[in-house]
Amino acid sequence: MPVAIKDGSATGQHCAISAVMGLRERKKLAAWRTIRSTALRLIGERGFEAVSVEDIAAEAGVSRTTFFSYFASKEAVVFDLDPDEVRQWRNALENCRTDLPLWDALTDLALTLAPLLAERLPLQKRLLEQSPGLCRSARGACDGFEPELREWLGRRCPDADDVRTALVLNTAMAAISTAVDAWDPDQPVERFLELVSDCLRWAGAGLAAAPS
Amino acid sequence: MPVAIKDGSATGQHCAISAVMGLRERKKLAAWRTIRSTALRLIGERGFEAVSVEDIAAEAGVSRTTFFSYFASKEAVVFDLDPDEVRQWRNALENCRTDLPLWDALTDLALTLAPLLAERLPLQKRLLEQSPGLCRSARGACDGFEPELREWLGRRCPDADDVRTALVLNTAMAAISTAVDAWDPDQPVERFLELVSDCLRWAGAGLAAAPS
DNA sequence: TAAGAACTTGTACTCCGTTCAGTTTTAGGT
DNA sequence: ACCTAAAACTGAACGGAGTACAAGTTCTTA
Repeated sequence: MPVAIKDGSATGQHCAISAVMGLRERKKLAAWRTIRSTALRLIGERGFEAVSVEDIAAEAGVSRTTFFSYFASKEAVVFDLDPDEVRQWRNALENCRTDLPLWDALTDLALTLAPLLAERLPLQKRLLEQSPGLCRSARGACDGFEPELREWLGRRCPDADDVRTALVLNTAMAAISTAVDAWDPDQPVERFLELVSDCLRWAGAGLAAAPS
Repeated sequence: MPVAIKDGSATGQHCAISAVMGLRERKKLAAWRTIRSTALRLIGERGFEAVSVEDIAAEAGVSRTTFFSYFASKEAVVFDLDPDEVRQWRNALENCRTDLPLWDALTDLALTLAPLLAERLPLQKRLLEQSPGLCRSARGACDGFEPELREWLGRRCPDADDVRTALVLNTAMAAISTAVDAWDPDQPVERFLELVSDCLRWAGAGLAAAPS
């Protein structure tokens, strides 16, 4: 099992793992990032539907077949998480507060991950509104992580009532989703945190006792 | 604007509108239903991905082009609502309780529409689990109706705080979704109503004050 | 019943996603 | 340093989704 180690490789940017990573994996990650950033650039310029997978592959210096060996679909290149990001999400999940009641633990988790989420939002929201075809895959940007969350939840409350547990998770996701929708990327990130916090607090307190 | 009138046409089945409908619209509706039921039959037999649009069109005695003039995509043929059903949804929306607070009105609405929803669920859930490619379009079966719901909500609370209103709607949808997931179509419909009711009540009361 | 609107059809096209056989690149033991 | 096996890349070909369009057919209405 590889261990996180600082790296000063020529690929630059982030990437904390590496020394134990071997040329093979290092190249693979580099290729992944090249393809993805090329894709985001082209799509950002021309719009999602106006860029074909071939365009992306060509511009990234790679074959169409290779593109599909890295990304399961054209949409995936927009929504898939960088391995580094995945590590961060996993970390947050593992270091999660176990002393708090479920809802508060989820809130804490959400606030921890919100800044990370906020980084992806401006681009994704821009793409979403200009390319209706993407609506389906989106659902926040955290949706891709829902399976892992669900598994974590199962580990945390193995004996809990299934329906009720699912409800807690779904409601929390709905709250976060609402905050995502409401946040304008031009506003500061603090505003986003505020929205996430508000939505989770309101939902946690109950929506029945509300104005109107 | 057409008015609902009983009909004894040869197309059989439901269909309450008609006398004021003219041959043109009547044929169109008949074609819609033929295509859709053919599609559901084939897909039910062979699975979603194993049936091509051409198969459906051929079996329904219609051209591929015509199929796409009725349904925007292959997925749409599974999830689109029959015009009759749309009328029922609209009716329920218009006759909605205005004397209750928002959350209770939504709960009432959900319980009114739940039986109608339950009719669609067995087939859709079966298709969903056997065809992973469909997950995206699904989101309950009510998702297709969300825009209208949202508009209704806007009419009802024009002055309300945007975020909070959106949160109420999203949370209610999450609760219903949870009930949909939890319900096994082998169970009686009453059980589904119970689940919807429970989920909405729990979410309405607040999830923070929960076990674990 | 004739003009015109609405609906249907076949054809041709682009693009997504998959398969596969053949080549190049890397890892690791000798 | 070299050889082999595994892994990654590539081009070609294919099937299906979805769109565009021109030509044909069927209903409406005046």
